Amino acid sequence: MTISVLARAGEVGVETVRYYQRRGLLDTPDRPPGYGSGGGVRRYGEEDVRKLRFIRSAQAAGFTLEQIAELIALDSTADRSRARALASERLTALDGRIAELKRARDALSRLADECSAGSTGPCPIISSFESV
Amino acid sequence: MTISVLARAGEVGVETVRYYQRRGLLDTPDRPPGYGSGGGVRRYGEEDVRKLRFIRSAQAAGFTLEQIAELIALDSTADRSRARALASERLTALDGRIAELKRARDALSRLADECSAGSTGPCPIISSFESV
DNA sequence: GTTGACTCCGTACCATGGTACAGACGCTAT
DNA sequence: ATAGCGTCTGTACCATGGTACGGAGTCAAC
Repeated sequence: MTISVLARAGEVGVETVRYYQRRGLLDTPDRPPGYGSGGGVRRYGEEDVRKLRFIRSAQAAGFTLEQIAELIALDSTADRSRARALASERLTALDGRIAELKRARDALSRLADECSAGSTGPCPIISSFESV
Repeated sequence: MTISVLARAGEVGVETVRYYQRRGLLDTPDRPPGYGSGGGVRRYGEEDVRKLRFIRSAQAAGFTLEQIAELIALDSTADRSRARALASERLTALDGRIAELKRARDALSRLADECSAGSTGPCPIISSFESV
């Protein structure tokens, strides 16, 4: 698999793959012996696709790329307590964030209601968030 | 109220208030006539505190500063349909994001479980997200 | 054996949302 | 009237997560 195939499989751009390599999230395989200077084209495997997909999921969970790099490194070690710590810390943050988004959701839905109810004058945009 | 009092009331830094002014989210009141060049110190009111708090809430709801600027402008107009459109568009995005965070939450909680269950070998960090 | 698509590498640039000065001036208490 | 804290303005810098590009090399197909 070349880098562009890997990128398509992970639904990211080629430049993003290279960026993740620079950040240490993905390996940079050796270039096979080539005829000119530097060698041939690097090849990637399913493992790289799995990692790439993991990166997207972990980002969606709110991990930073730095934390994701650590998680990937941790994946092949036996440091269970560190993995647990990262997971439960993020779990707490995630619960808070979910609650916050739900409050915001309610405020927005109230606003949308109030905005469609009457038909004259401004909607109370600013005040509709006052309880959030 | 001076800018630092306003900033404290909104739980942001003074520089952040100025930044919001540059971005057009907050008004920059006139400097009162002063003795030297440029005049005296600008004063702020409760209205500014309300706006500042609104900005924080709207950010929590995932609006960008640019959208927030529009919302604030809209608050004093009668363009109900635009306000409704912004609200319901964000509502949809918010619902998607909340669902995504819940999936991530479940994956993380599974991971934390699996990581504390056994006690030897690595935790399946990468694979625990495979369904997310 | 050349064309054309892709790769590699380094470096530069971007958007978003701030944060940090420096240097001049304002205000208040002593 | 002067010390000391705050304000004002402009400009520079920061972190995060990418995105773009030039120039050289690779490789497959024709």
